[in-house]
Amino acid sequence: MNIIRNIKGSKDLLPSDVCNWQALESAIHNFTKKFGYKEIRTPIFEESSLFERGVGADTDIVNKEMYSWMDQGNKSLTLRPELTAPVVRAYIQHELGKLNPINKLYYLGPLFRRERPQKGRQRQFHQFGVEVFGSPFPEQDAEVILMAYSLLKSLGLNQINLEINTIGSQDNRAEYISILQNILNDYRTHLSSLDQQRLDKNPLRLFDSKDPKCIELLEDKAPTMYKYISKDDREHFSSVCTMLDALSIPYVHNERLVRGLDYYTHTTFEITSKSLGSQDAICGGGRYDGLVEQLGGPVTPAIGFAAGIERIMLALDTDFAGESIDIFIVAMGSEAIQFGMQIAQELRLKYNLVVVVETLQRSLRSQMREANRLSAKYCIIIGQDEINKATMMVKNMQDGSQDDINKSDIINYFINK
RNA sequence: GUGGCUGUAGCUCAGUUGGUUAGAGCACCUGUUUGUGGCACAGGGGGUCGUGGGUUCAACUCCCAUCAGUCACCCCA
Repeated sequence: MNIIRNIKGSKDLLPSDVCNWQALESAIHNFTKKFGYKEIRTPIFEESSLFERGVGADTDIVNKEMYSWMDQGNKSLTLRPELTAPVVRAYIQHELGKLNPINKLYYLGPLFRRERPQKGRQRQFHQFGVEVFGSPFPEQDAEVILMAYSLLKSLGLNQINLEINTIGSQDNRAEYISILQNILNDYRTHLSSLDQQRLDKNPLRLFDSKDPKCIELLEDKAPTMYKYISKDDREHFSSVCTMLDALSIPYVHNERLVRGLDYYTHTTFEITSKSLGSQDAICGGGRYDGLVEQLGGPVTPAIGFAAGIERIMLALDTDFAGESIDIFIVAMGSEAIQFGMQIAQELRLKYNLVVVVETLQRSLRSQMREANRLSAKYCIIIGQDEINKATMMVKNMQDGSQDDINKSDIINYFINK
């Protein structure tokens, strides 16, 4: 009989992985707390139309990567492929904008996209991200970029690069795209078939092309987006840069940086890591001033980013120390185990200690090995001798010393341990 | 969806031009120590060699298919 395996592109996190994840998660929670950001948790599934309207019906995410199905009520549902649209939905639905002029939120959770797995890419993966609603000002852009950059730095990621750009308003962009298409259409035959498709479907993506001919053509013929950005937007962007300089955040202005999702406007940024392979983007974000309105909410400026937890984990490549235990209770015989469990429970409740009791009825020697394997600080040994004498043996596993303790004194023995 | 590479013990990997009983290290278990961990030594369990077919006297080894993993493309965190 075949065993059932996990779904392609999903992953089991075994206990040795989970201790790394918990360390990263608590680092994220602590970090965002210092900026006064509040966590938001939205459902794993949503109405499909949320993503069609929010992410963009032309994007690959919506077209071919969503896990969607009709439920019994004949409603199309989708496992969330990203979290900005759901957070915006919640922001609108609960009228958070009326509660507060500014909402600074963060999230952490699983997402689903049906892509071919590879390094740094899974079908179920996790993102941590930040969304801020209410501020149109460059200071807010700088704060969000500061958070993204300094969080990754504080985690110990050294080889990271921050690139920023502005892609202007939706109108600027539409104008620029049509100009770009007009110019490049004349050189259509110079492009690979893939890039020709991009030219028709999503011309900005040409700037991501890895084809040298395409790169050269864009260098020679294509004007950069920056020329078509309005004066106000340019001032906004240069204010962001000034703020980043003041905050000593190293960045590169990459005029070719475009974002994949439709909702981005104005400031965009991306953080990459060299130690990652082909999928080198660890964090991506930007402003999306039109999205709240587009999803039926009030006109609201907003900015955010998302960072891939698995990619951070890959780039970190360090093991956080596993947790050791305080006391292992070595018990021989059922009377001893019963008593050991009572003691263990008292120690847990009274001193908040981590206490593990033998439940496998192993030999003393095996139990001691187990205690060592678990890095126990102490063993409490209860055998027939101890039961007869109404005592128990406490062994300090670091120095090997042993004490005979009266049954009634055992709890007090650990008062300062 | 397309292409490259890889599937041998729980893990990391050896396995000769096809040759009879498939190995090592780590991990696990037992013992040396009849009630004491780490170190050392001795022993032990664990594999339908991913799966199915084919070639052959003989397949872990060669061929085909399939599944899985992985890397890359597309796209994205």
